[in-house]
Amino acid sequence: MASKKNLPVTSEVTPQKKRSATSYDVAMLAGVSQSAVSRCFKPGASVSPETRARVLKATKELDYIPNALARSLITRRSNLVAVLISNLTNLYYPEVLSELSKQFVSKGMRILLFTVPHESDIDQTITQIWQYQVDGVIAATRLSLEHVTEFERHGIPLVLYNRTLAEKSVDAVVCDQIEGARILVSRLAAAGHQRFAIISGPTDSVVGQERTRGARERVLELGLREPQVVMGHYDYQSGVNGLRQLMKNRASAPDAIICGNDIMAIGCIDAARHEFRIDVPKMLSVAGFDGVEPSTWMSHNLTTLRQPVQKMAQAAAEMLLSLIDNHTSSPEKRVFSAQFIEGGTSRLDHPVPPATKKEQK
Amino acid sequence: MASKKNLPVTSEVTPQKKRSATSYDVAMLAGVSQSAVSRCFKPGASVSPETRARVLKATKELDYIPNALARSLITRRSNLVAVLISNLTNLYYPEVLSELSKQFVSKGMRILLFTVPHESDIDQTITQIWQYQVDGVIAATRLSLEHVTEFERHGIPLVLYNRTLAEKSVDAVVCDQIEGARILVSRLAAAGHQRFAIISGPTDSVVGQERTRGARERVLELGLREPQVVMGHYDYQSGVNGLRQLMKNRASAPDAIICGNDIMAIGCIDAARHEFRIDVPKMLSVAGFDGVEPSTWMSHNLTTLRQPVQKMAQAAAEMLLSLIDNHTSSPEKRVFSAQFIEGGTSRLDHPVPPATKKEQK
DNA sequence: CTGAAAGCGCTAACAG
DNA sequence: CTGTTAGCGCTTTCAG
Repeated sequence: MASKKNLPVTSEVTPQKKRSATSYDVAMLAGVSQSAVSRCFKPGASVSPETRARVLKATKELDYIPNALARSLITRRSNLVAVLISNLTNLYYPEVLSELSKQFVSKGMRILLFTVPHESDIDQTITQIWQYQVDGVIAATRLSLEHVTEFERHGIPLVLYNRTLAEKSVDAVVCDQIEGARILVSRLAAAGHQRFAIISGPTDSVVGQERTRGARERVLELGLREPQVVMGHYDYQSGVNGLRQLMKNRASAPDAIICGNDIMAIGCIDAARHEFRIDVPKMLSVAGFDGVEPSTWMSHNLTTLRQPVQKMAQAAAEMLLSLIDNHTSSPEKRVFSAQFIEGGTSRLDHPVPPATKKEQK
Repeated sequence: MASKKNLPVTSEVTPQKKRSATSYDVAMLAGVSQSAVSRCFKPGASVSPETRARVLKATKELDYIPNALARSLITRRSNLVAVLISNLTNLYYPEVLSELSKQFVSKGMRILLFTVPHESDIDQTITQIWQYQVDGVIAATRLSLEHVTEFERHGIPLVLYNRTLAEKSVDAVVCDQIEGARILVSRLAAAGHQRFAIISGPTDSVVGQERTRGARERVLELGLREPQVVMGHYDYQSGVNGLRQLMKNRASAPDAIICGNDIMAIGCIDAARHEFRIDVPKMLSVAGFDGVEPSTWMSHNLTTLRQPVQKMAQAAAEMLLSLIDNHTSSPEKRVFSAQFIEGGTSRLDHPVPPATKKEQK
């Protein structure tokens, strides 16, 4: 019987040339069948100790590593999850990504990263996802109904991170932005603030819209002046510009500014202090959302609503994995509450009686 | 001739059940051979317009997407690159990752993300890399000689990001930390600073060590006092603690502190201002490294050495791709210079004559 | 417990 | 330009 092939048989004349060893080579060397080798790498398989020993020895010798791609082809499990993230420079996302990575790695899955530069690029990005046969997807980007249904059609489990769909129930983990915004306004109002303003996130950010809406509604509920809203883009400069705009008319200047995220709040505070010489929080209260690391720095010590990123990421990973394992599909939404962080950029106690003017302590 | 198989032939009784269409199904429906379908998805292939049209039609109808995994199996190109990153919370890395992602996506490659929680976990992380048959690796983590040679043995192109190996020349893109540190010290010394101190990065960070070494050597070269060095871990708190330690002995307190990165510098400044009531930069100059976004904020406006992250990431991606395409292996190291940012946390002009004491302006 | 055989979905010669 | 024919490296029945 002629040998199956006339391969190089990993001769030692080619020390560092490519073409790594296959299970076949290992089988050859170990004098067992190729399927025996395969079994040695499958957790619950039944292999005799001696066979296993021989295989392991050959494996060492040939530097054999199973080819995950080939395996995926037949098992229909790639152990790959796609993570869709819009903007890693958003400071909030790296934390999420890091946490997700940790979670998935501990479950033996790898992350295929998809950063979406512009919302318009998302379509082709999504096509890429199919190609790689990922087992599931975590999306922290804006997704349209079409996109979501497409995932469904392809039978790919999907969990949205901090996003939901108005038109359809989807698996998602979110943080209750409205609740957070309402708490924030309530606390500020209780401390006597009367003239609210909002530096909002961009219109295409659902999270941002919710924060703005929640805050605005609560302000109105409390019978206070309609808050002035200026739009930002979640970046530092937006906070700076936002304040400038709000300060154009000094007469109606706000005494409390709610910003769509921490970074804008920081920009706003910096502009207030360095450009307008406004004392925060004495003359002006500023608050943000997210609780990113810089918000905790002494220089800012921001009043904010911290999102439980770790818990949320963990929940997202859990949900996705359970979806992957048992394709049960009754969408679940897990809602977390943000944690109110008092910080030091808002006056929260000692409401000053509006009628009286007291300056001394 | 009996038909090749008795497949479900994508009957319409299973609307959203799994098992997506294969090139075979498409071929069937289009009435062409399976290889014809394959050709339609290969850029430079020769297919008649009508064949292509029929295939495309069938493709649409069946929602066909080529399986990248199966393709990789035979082409030996996965179009996957592994990116190894230690610590996404380092603020500097998200920027790098984002840039790398942009670069690779534009070249049709996807990023498989490997975050390494602890240095000890790196071994198994690396094994994972082999399994996925990545075309190349970008490592922004500490790698031992063994690891690097292992990559070489497996014939996987590797580019180090901001790292090199003492024992061996490797493809790498780095930023000249020593040069940067020397410039920094020179500028500070020229402005009359005499008592330098360093809050260094962790000992296992080569970059950190170089920054410290470069600074220290230059200080000594200039005939100044041996700088006190305290160790940090690249985080905010390390900057705070660092300053506390340096202030223990007020008599020999430094007048210039060089921090291993921006975040520690910010911590240091915040501690100086808020805890010690030290005026930065009037009484104390503080500088950092990296030029991360928060360093540009008005509240800090840090004196720092900005790394050209974009250029570096671009270079790294380029190098890796060229390594992947033509396995030429004469290691190249691309060294970039950091850009000195004056900022406002260091006194850089008006050197105060050391003998005289003047306080008024 | 083990080997043989049949593919997973795709690409790549090779004849027509 | 097109179909046929081999596999890529692995898992998985199915008989022994």
